Formats: sequence, C-alpha cells, structure tokens
Amino acid sequence: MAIQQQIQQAAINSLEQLYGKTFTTKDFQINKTKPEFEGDYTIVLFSLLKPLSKSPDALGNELGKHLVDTNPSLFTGFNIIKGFLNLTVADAYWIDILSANYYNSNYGKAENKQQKVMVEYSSPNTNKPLHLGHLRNNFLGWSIAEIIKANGYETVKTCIVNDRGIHICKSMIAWQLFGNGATPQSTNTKGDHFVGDYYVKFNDEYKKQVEELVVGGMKKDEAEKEAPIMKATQQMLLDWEAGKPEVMQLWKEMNSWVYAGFDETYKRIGSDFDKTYYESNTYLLGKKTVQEGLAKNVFVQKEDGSVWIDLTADGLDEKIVQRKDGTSVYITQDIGLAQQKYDEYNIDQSIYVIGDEQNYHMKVLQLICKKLGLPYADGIFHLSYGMVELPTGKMKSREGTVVDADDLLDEMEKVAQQKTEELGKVKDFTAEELKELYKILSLGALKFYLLRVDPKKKMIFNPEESIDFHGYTGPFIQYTHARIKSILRKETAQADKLQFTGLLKLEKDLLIELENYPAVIAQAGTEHDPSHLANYIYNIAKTFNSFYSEHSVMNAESNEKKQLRLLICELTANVIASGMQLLGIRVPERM
RNA sequence: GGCCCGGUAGUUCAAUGGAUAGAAUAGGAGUUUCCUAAACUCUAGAUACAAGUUCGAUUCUUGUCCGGGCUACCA
Repeated sequence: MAIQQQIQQAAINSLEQLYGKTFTTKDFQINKTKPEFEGDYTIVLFSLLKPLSKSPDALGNELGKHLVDTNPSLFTGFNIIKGFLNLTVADAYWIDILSANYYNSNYGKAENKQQKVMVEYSSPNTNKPLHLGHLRNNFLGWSIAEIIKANGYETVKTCIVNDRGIHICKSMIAWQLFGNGATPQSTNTKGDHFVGDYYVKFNDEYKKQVEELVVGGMKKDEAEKEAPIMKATQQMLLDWEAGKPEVMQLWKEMNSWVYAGFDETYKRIGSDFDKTYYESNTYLLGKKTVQEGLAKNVFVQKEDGSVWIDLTADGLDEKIVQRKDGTSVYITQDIGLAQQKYDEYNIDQSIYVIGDEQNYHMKVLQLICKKLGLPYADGIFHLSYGMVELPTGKMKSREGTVVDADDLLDEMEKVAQQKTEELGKVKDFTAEELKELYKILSLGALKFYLLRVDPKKKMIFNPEESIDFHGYTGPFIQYTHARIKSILRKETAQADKLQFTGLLKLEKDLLIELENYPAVIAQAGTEHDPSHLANYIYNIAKTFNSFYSEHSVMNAESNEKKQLRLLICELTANVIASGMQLLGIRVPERM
C-alpha cells in the first residue's frame, strides 16, 4: 500500500482509538510536507477540529504522539505548525521500498483488472499528409493506451480511416485533370504528400473557376456550386457510391499511395493499431439501429421521411439521424461503428481520442446510445484534446501555415544531430548508432513537448522552444538516464550489501518521489492524462541531477553509502525508463 | 443569440479547497584538478476584474471583461 494511504489508515485507527469516532479517507487530507518544514507527509487537521471539538495544537499533539507510539516502524517523529501535523517517516520504510523494487521492471504497474478497453486514435483523412495536430492525437492515443495497460487493462488500439467522401474525390479529380499519369514513384514523392498536393491543386483550380464565374456576373454562392471542377467532383462521389469501376480503381490506387506514406510516418513515430476500420466499410452501418430506434420511439420520423431525435430536454438540439432520402449521416455511422466495436471485441470501455471541436458531437453520440439502451453507452469516453496552435495563431491549410509532420520530424532530427555533434560526447558511435540516437532524441523532444501539457487544454507549439534540449524537455530526462547508466556500467549494486545508514536529504527526497510512481500511473490512468507522468518523470530527473552533483556514487563516503546510492541509481533509471516508455519515448544508454 | 471550454511571471506550462502560488525559458550572478556542464547553485518576476460561500479560494458559485470551440439533411 502506498505510504499516503498507510498514513491515512493509521490516522483513522488512531482517531478511533483516541476519540471513539470513525472517520473515512474523505474526512481529511494527507499532503506531502512543504520543503520548508520538517517532515515528509502532513495531515491537514482543520476538517477534524469541529467534529472533535479540539484545538489544532491539542489534536496535533495527541494524534502525533499516538501515531508515533503505535507505529514505531513507520514514524520517527512529528511537529505541529498551525493546523498541520507534519510526520517524519522512518528511513527504513524508504529503504525497504528501494530494496524490494530496484530490480522490478513492473514496478508501479497494477494487477490485471480483467477488463478490456479500446482506444481509437489517429483517424486520418486520406486526402492529405499528417500534420502537427495529428501528432498530438497520435502521441496522446498511444500513450493513454500504454497507461491504461499499466493500470491492468487489456487494450485494443484502433484507427478509423476516413477514406471516402467528397474530400477524397477532390484529390482524385485534380489528379485526373493535372496528373498526366504521374505517380509517387515517377515523381519520387511520398505517397500521402503526392495525393495531398493534388488536393491543394483542386482548391487552387476551384478558386480560379469560382473567380472567373463571378467576373462573368454570377453570384458567389452560385458560382461555388456551378464551378465545373466541383460539379465533376460531386459526380465522382455519386459514381463512387454506385461502384463505377474506373472510379473505384482510381480511388483504390490513390488510397494505396496514401497508405504507403502513412505507414512510413506511423512507423517512424511509433504508432500502431490492433485494428483499422475504414469508413468505406462502415459508412452504411447504423441503419438498422435507426429502425430499432423508431420502434422504441427514441427516434421520430418527420413527414418528409427524415428521422430525428429530440435532445432538447437534455439541453441539446434536435439532431437528424437519417436523411429524407434514407441515407445515413455521420452520427449514424458512428452509432453503427460503436456497435461493431462492441460486437467484435466485447469491450468494457471505449475511448475516443478526438479533438475538442467534436465535444458536442460526442456528447450527442453517447446520449443517443444511452437512450437506445445500448449496453456499451456508459463505456464511451471522449478523450477530448485541445487544438495545437502556433505562436502566430491557428494553423490554416488555406494559408499554408500547417506544420507538416514529416517535415517537422526531419527538422528535429537535424537539430538533434547538430547538438550532439557540438557536444562531441559520442564520437565512438557507429553511423547506425548515431542515426538511432538522433531519432531517439528528436522524437523524445517532440513527444515530451506535446505530452507535457494537459490534453484538455489547447496548446501553443513554439518551433524554437520545441527543439530546445534544455530544462523541461525530453532530452533533459534522457540525459539524466544516460548519466545514471554510465555509473551503472562501472559497477552494479549488490542488495545484500545494503545496510541502513541514515538517509541524507537528497537521497530521501528521491526515494519519496520514487515511492509515488504507482500512484502517478494510477492518476494518469483515471484522469486520462499523460502529462501527470511527464511532469513526474521530469521531477525525478531534476531531483536526481541535484543528488548527482551533490553526492558522489563511486566515491561515496563509505561502501554502505555506495551500495545505497547504486540501488537508488538502479531504481531511478528503471522508473525513468518505464515512465518514458508509457509516453512512447525511448531513453538512450549513452548520449 | 444559445451551449461548452479557457484567462496564472515577458513567454510556455504546474498546483484532489490548505502553509510563503511551483517549474522551464528569456534576464542577472556563480559552479568543471571529482561518476557525462544536454548538468548544478543563487537571484528577480504572476492568479483578468468584482462580489459571495469557507477557519482558509488559483481551485467552488454568480456577474463583468477578453479569447477559443460548437450550434449543417458536411464529415
């Protein structure tokens, strides 16, 4: 049991014995003691004063004394300042944690909970390459799946590819008009970029045609409908839905180019999926549900034949779920896909990693599922994340301010190389080892930069800051790990040589933080928030660096101290590596 | 208009209702005969505004001001 819970339980027992009253964990708080006071953990007494009719000093003294007397192996002392009871935890407790876990690669991870959680993330469109926003989505999704796994759940990572629709037809039309049979191979272009370029060409041409029509005297909104390239695109969509062979052929070919490009990027950033759904296979789903909803009177049919649900009683609007022509809308597909996921995997929870612009949509989806009485409705969770913006404002594809994922990764690698060369610490690395190191460092910097922020909040991506390898960054933590490993290459710890010697402040500070690792994994899981982990690992690294510069391991004051510090090094390196792994970040042995 | 989210040092981010609001970066000053200076130490600097609840509010409530998102028979 974690120390905080142990303290709380001990306090509950003492209060019961002292005053005959039973309290629960919600009745009072245990905090870490602020560094400026003596002690390790603090019981906040204020909320107990009234029910016990005690002054802070009286209660603090009685409770403190009782706690120390009845738990001599846990507490070695206490002091009271105002309403705060500061407790000092016995060194032996921290030493025990250390020797029990320094070799344990599963340290911090929870027992199997026998439940299955699906995480859907990434969800790209096949008409353009991935950009910075997708990176936040991918890093978040992958990390949250790992964190959930560490919390004892089985996970299924999925991706829904938006591979059909008018936007795809735009690239296809543009390729037909301007492609002259070019392919990614013939132009030596990455497939997703190749197709994305035609999407841009479509928009250029479309804009031109609209302008010409407007000059010719047509109104703008009419011109937008009448532009020949748009009409051709709409016709193509109809042809696609009718399954016209030439269109299907072109569609398949262009999508295959995109997938080749995506695969390369996914591999590079470490995204992987247990199951990929394609919208072209799922867009007709959900129609049966509409019929069932009508039968249950959850949905109503209007005179023109369209089907609706009235959510006004829940503070939302009326939403359409089927058009008057009988075709399904976006939300209907989502209901269908949710059902399919449940049928295929029998999942207990389904997490959707989707931007906060779709908060309303996801609310509606879950509410409809609930009203339909679907068994998986309560398990739907929208992991809503904020948009990534630039210091200059929002990214806009039309203004060309979108940060391309591949370009960004290339740039980051260059910076990693440049900085590594400047420092000149790994001159004996082979070319492959160097390349690998640059990858580890650049991806580490980028992932950490995007994951260290609360997912719910929008964030500013500052290109200059993101390539900084100092301070609150991935490489800072990676560097700390490499430093520790450098010590451990020289000598490994022997646990049987460990003797209690009295902990110095920085030794104890580190152990207190390391003891907290399981609680941090749990918190990151329940709150669906990897930033807690990022923050935590950073603090571990920071404390270790202070420790490192203050106390020598190899030249410790005594052999006991040396063994103790070697064990601290082991556990710190393990926790750093383990925690970073949960963020999808690798740590090098040397850098 | 309606609904939702956010406003904390110059900047980017923290803080289950608890002690003197933490970091990083930018600024100022230092540290290397000693395990990797991608490091460490010191210094200066912030809760948009106004009420309310509370022993105690960055946190909860209300209002004001300022940003952002959603509000399609698009996906």
